[in-house]
Formats: sequence, structure tokens, C-alpha cells
Amino acid sequence: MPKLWNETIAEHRRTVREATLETTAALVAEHGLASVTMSQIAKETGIGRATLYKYFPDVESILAAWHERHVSAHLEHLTRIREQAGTPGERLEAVLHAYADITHERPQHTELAALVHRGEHLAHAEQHLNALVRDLITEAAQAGAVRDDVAPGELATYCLHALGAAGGLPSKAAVHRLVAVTLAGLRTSRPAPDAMGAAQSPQHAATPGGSSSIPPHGPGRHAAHARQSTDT
Amino acid sequence: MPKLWNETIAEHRRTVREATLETTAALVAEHGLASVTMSQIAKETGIGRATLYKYFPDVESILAAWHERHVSAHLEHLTRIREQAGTPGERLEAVLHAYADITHERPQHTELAALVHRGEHLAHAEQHLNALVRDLITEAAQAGAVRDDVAPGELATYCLHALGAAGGLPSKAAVHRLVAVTLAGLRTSRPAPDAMGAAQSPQHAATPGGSSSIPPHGPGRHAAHARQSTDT
DNA sequence: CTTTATCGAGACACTTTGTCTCTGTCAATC
DNA sequence: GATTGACAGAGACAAAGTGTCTCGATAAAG
Repeated sequence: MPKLWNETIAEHRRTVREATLETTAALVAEHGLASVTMSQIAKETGIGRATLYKYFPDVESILAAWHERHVSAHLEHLTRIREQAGTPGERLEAVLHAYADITHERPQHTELAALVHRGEHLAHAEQHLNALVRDLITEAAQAGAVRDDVAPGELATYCLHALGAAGGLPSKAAVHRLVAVTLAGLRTSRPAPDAMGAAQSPQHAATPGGSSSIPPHGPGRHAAHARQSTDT
Repeated sequence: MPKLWNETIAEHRRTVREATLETTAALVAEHGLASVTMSQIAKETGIGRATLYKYFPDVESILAAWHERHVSAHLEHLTRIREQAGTPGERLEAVLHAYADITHERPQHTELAALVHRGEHLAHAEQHLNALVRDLITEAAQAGAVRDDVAPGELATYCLHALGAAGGLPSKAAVHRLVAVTLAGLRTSRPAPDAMGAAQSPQHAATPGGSSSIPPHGPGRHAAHARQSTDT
């Protein structure tokens, strides 16, 4: 029974917490999500089961903490990428690509999220992630690189869900294609003068022949913008 | 203890199965996913717990069966929509819209899928769903309404994931916008500088009667097509 | 050095699980 | 119509997990 004792109590608690998360991650990777129990985690970590209950109330909160920690790390990573120079469009693309890579390498997180989100509506870090992408999209939209007929928040949700598909893709090349497709959905809608648009969606106002192809932030927003969502 | 007896044994088993799935659905809706147990399901259904084990080996398979049944129903619905007349692009849009509506009304399924997919790589009905969308995309691509520089299968996965975002949207209007954005990702990619207009969707693809606008297997596929993924 | 807080772990009561086995009933057969 | 085989149904049991309580042991405070 390793004691895991450190100098101060506070430091010790932190150590045990970390070890617990580490162990849990290993167990999840080995036996899958459903088969992870408090008993196993305690035994594997080397602490008493009752002790474990003084750190976490149940398995779900352990998984949530682990998930949160990872998402935070990824968030930090993505934030650094966002800080790099470039046009808003380039930075958005870089961030989305990085996110897709993360999802591709750790598809488990998508599954975990479904479990964790049961309790709370959305994890904090995940909200930050959404906000990060949303702000980038807002910038890019102001620069004219991204459509502005849909609220940035909704576009961010779209991006994160679409890139979630990276978890099931087999190759890096496929991930790259996915990012390209997802970005295509973000682009300023085409004026679509040619025949194709007519054939596709003749009646609905998706491409209402918006006068100038990309009005950056003109005063006269066209009707589509009024339709922009105000809801969450 | 309701007996739930029917004429034949086979019919009876089917009845009990249905009742079990019904009960499980109710329990999930009431207490959430994690708190559903074999004991509760058996008690609520009105059969012995041991009996329940003669129908399903564990909770996960019950949830999987329920999920599968619903997805099958949705699949049928979507198939009917696909059968309706229209250009490939229109039919694709109709199907994707219907799928988004379903996801919007029943966000639970997305969460369930994450749990169920733990065991098997992908449920049967879900594979059919993917295939349905994939075939539609293939048609639309041949008609020139959808990009052909990415494999239809990958585009289908992209669509289904992106439309999964509909589960968290607050309004029908938001769902509509999501579909529009997702479709934008599918459209023939705007070509780069060079031969752009001419190469992509010139005049020929206006409303192709499926004639010969795009040679289905012509020898001269352009470079972009060669980059198409070959992996699953 | 004593006191206090709290960490760790043993223990208990309860629930869930998976299986075994027995009983009663249905249905096919003679 | 009675017998026999098959199978649904449920009681029971062992094993595992859960949540809580309580009791030493040890670090920090007085």
C-alpha cells in the first residue's frame, strides 16, 4: 500500500487526486468506460475505497474531472494556436484543424462527453471551447472570410460537431478533407449567379444574390442577417 | 403480476420484448441513462428479473435494441423522403433536413449512440443511415450538385455529425440554418485560381437530366478526383 | 506536550448482477 | 384426451459494487 505522502496535506491531496485521475484514465483505456468502478479505481490507485469517496463522490465525477482536465489542456493548446499571427480566416482554419486532430487522436472524448453531459448541461471547459471558436468566427466574419447570415455561436456548434466526425476517420488525410469540408460550410455564401444554384435551391433565400459578394460589415445588412438567431 | 400471455409463444415473446423496450424508454426518460438497471426494468415491466435475462443479457443490449428500433423507424421515414421526386440535390436537402429535425426532437439518441457504439463499431441501422446519405451524395455529386473531391462516404459522415448539432439547438429556425450551413460544406468546392469557373460547375450542370453532363467513369477525371480517399 | 482536525481504512447494510434450479403451463404428439 | 417435451417464470444464491459510519493514526495548531 503505497502511502503517497507528501509534505503538506494540501499537496498530498492534490497528488492523490492526480494519481486517481491517472489510474482512471488507464482503466478506461484498458477495459472501456462501463466497466470502471470505484472499487477498481481505489485498488489500482493504491488507496482504500472509502478514502476514494473523500475525493470523488462517484465514478461519473471522476470521469468528468478527467475529461475536464483534458479539455482544458486542449483548450490551452488551441488558444496558443489562435494567438499566432495570420488573418482571422487562417487562424480559424488552424484552430479547427488542430481540434480535428485532437478528436482524431482521442475519439474516446466524444463518447465521454455524452456520459458527462448527462449531469450538467455542458462542461465549463467545453463552453470555453465553444466560445473560443465562436469568437474566432466572429472575427473571421467581420473580415469577410466567414458567412455572417448565421450567428457565430451556431456556427461554432456546427464546427465542433462536424469535426467530431474526425474520431471515426482512418487517416490524417481524411481528417484534412473533413476540415476542408467543414470550412466550406462556413464560407460566405456564394452569390450563385450560375445555373447550379438555381437548380439546387431555387426558391429559398440561401443565396439571394447578395449584391456584393462579401460585405464586410456594411451598414445595410441584408434581410438574411435579420434572420440571425438571437436565441442561445 | 400481469401475465402478458398471447396466443403463440413467439407472439408472446415479441410482446414481452416490446413491453420491455417501452418500459426502458420510459425509465430512461424519467431517471436518465445511468440509473436504469435490469432490476428496475424487470419490476416496472412486470416480469421477474431472471426472466428478463432470458430476453436481454444486459442493460446495454436493451438500450441498443431500443436505439436500433428507433433508428430503423427514422431510416424508413428518411427512405420515404428520399423516394420523392426531385433533383438529387433537392432530395439530399430534404433528407438532411428531415434528419436534422429528428435529431432536434430527440437529442437523447445522440447520447445513446455514444454509449451503444462502445460495444459494436456501429449499429446496423446506423450503417444503413450512413449508406442512405452516402448514396444520395453520390447521386448528387454525379449531377454536379455536390463536390466530388471527397469520397461520398466521408461526406455522409460529415453530414450526420454536423447535423447532430441540431440536438442542442433551441428553435426550428436554428435547425434550418444548420442544415443550410451543412449543405454549404457539401457544395462543389470553389476552385482555386486557375481554371476555376470553367472546371467546376459551368453551364453544363444546370439541371442535368442525368444525361452525359458528368461521365460516370470517364477516363479523364481531373486531378482533384484522384485525390479522393480510398480508405474506409 | 496536548489538542484538534482530518486522512486512511476496516466494516456494515444495501443494491445490483448473473446464474442455477425448480415449478407450472403450453403445445405437440400418440 | 392423456402424455411428454419444451420453455416461460420466478425464487434463491454467490459475488461484486456502493455509500456511509466509525475508529485509529498522523499531521498541524495551541
